[in-house]
Amino acid sequence: MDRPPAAALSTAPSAACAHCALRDLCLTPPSGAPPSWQPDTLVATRLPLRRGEALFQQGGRFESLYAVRSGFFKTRVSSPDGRDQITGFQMSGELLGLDGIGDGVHACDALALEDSQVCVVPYPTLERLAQQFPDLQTEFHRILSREIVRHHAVMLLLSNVHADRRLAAFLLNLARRLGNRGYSAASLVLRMTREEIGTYLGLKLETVSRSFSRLHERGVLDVRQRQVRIIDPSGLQELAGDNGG
Amino acid sequence: MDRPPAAALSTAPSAACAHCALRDLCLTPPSGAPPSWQPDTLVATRLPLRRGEALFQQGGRFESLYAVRSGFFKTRVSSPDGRDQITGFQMSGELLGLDGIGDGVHACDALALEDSQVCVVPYPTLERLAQQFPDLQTEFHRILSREIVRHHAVMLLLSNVHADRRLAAFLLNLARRLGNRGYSAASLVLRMTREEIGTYLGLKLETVSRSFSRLHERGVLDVRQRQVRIIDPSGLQELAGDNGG
DNA sequence: CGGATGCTTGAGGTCTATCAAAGCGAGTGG
DNA sequence: CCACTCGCTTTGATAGACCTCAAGCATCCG
Repeated sequence: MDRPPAAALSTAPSAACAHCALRDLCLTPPSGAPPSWQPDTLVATRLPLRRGEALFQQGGRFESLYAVRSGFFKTRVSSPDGRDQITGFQMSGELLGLDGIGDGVHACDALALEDSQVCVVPYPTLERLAQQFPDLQTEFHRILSREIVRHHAVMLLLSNVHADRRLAAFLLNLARRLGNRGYSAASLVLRMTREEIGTYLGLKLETVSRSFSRLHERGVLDVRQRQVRIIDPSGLQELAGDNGG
Repeated sequence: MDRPPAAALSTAPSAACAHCALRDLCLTPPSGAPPSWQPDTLVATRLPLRRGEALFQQGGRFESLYAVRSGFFKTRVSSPDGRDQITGFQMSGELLGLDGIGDGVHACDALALEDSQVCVVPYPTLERLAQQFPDLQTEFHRILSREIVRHHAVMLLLSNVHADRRLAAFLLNLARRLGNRGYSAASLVLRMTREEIGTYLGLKLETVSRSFSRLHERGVLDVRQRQVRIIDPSGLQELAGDNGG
């Protein structure tokens, strides 16, 4: 570690940046920015995490926002009576930590579902730069607002009465996000267990498993454990009630 | 209407402002603000709405944020297949319109459940002032983040398997918010129908009604149509799984 | 190879949705 | 003032969906 972190970051923006939620914050120099503007103006460092490791924990002090650079995360809130609720799955290019801004304390856990890497954006830095550059401020507000809208879609998902509809909508959402990032939208490898999917969708793991089997029987999916291939996307969409989320 | 709107606003901050989400934005002059700082620097005007009227609609152009000054609202998203999902109920002091910042277009409908009045905060004004005053910017980010955290609590609510738990958690949440605003937290008048509660909680209206009856039989509630009196708050809390939301 | 973890499938019980009917309550018009 | 209407709520019976408990299978890893 002879060279400073900044040197490690000053490499050309990687493919991972191309579809990042922070792209416009990170790569696009705001109007009025000095020519020396670099992505590492925002991203202080990158942080590797091992599968199962916590990026932050409920109640922990909020200091930074995180953009998933590679890997896969889940966020989780625990209620006082011990039940857990998974509030989201985050893949590369998506954000973690926005929940902490409100009270300076994280409102959920963030756990790596596989070996992962995140870009660390110290929040004081972001606030300072947002103050300095109006474009950056505007873009940051948009990001926060989109997170709110995203939750509306999740509520619509959870309001689906039937397990098959919930699962279909969930898979379509996952496939769409993977497709956006250049991966195949038809053939995907689940990074989470049946139980985690169930906790997210408000179903028991057995129900999730049965629902997978039913979707397979109807001929819209091929399922082999965590290997899922979408055979009939429009059929799946019809099942989901067309709300891709 | 001889006098200009600004004059109407320059009255001393009313009781409604005391518990408003925008309180710190609206009433507290940010550091560096001129002594002439007034609440109406942010609030351009106030808008009255009749019961059933829409404050804004899904797909409509986003221009302002709104703080509920009096009355009661619901926000609703419609899925392509015609199902509706109520994403929240907003009472005095709570915010509407944050969903529109992301793409400049509202992502949900906002409907008045009774005759209401809102404070209109033009968004360009807010962005300009946030640019000018760091305190105000910080506070606005907190408000956005808290909205995200609030949605986590709703997901926890929807993940409750049993109808009674969902309803209990819903009522406790409502009572707490009313209590925060100085109203009685024990005796409340519902402003929404059983069907609207059901759409919010992911239940059918008959199930909501039966659940009310069961809570009554257990002796934790008195229910007479929309008049609800909480007899045993701790019993209700126990039923809800202690997640007040 | 053996254990651990996760997945699938089965049977039975419980809860919710659905369909149906009757009971309030507020507002209207005679 | 009363009867009427309309929207909302309550309650009942039935069917269907999900949860629970339980057993067996697959996969991964030391």
